[in-house]
Amino acid sequence: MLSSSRFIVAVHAMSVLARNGNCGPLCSARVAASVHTNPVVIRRLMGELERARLVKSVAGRSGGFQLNRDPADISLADVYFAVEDENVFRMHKTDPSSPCPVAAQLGRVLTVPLKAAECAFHSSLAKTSIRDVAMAIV
Amino acid sequence: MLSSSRFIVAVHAMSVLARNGNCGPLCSARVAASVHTNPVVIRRLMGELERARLVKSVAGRSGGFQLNRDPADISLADVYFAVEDENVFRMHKTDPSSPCPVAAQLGRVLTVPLKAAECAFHSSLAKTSIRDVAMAIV
DNA sequence: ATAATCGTAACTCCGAACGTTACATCGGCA
DNA sequence: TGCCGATGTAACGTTCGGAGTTACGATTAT
Repeated sequence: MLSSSRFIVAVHAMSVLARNGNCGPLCSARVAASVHTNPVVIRRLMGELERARLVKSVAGRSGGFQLNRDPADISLADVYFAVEDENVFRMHKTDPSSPCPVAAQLGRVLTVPLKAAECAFHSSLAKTSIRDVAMAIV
Repeated sequence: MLSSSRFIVAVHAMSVLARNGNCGPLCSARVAASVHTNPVVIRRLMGELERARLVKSVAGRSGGFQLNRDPADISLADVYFAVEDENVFRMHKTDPSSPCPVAAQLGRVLTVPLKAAECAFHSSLAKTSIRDVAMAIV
């Protein structure tokens, strides 16, 4: 499902914020240094995480980012669906008016099993929280 | 996980072969017409499916492809892992020697939950067979 | 006021997938 | 036996999305 490393980067950033605790916001440059990437990349990712209410940004001098919830209440599934495409499978362009019944109906037929696989995936990721991840790091 | 439409295309092609039954091999041009793509793309994909023993190719005149097993014994999981990257998650390049403990240890910490999610995904896809798909098409 | 920080646009770079052409090879069939 | 339709695969161009980078306006603590 993953077409990018955004999920891993997001989990990394969230873990850094979790370990920072309540010591005020952490700026994008700090997070970027740990992730080994560019501050703008972090800010863009944080924008998506903020839209999902997982983090909060503080503007202005000595601003930055902090978690918007208890780390124990943020699951890997929350992070995944905040930064990755909601549809796990990339469908091939179908032609419902195709003379071939397979081409015309495959999309409909696959809907249920693919949705089920996506749900199973989601449920499994939901079992681990950012707190679990942050706590497992020495 | 999915970075391409190869999985859907592969399921499409396998369904076409399943519905063709034992009427001899089906050539790549026929399959490509249904999938609405190029014969070479189909042959490349069939190469991967053949390596996974899911299909059989017949060379020479009047050659083509046919299923190598009972469609009921080929699951969507079989097809998925035959044509997609085995590792569902794309890891960000980690630096085990990083001074930041998160950067140094995240890969290790995430191994178990990510593997679990991949397994859940696999198990769910394994519940549907190519026969199920082919039979659901009028 | 100053300086640090976010938010975001604009651009380049890179890699993967796809489509296409070309051609060597194989093997049933007339 | 020779031909023709098929696979297998290399090579190439195009397209697309993600990542990285620079730049700059807006915001706010000091």
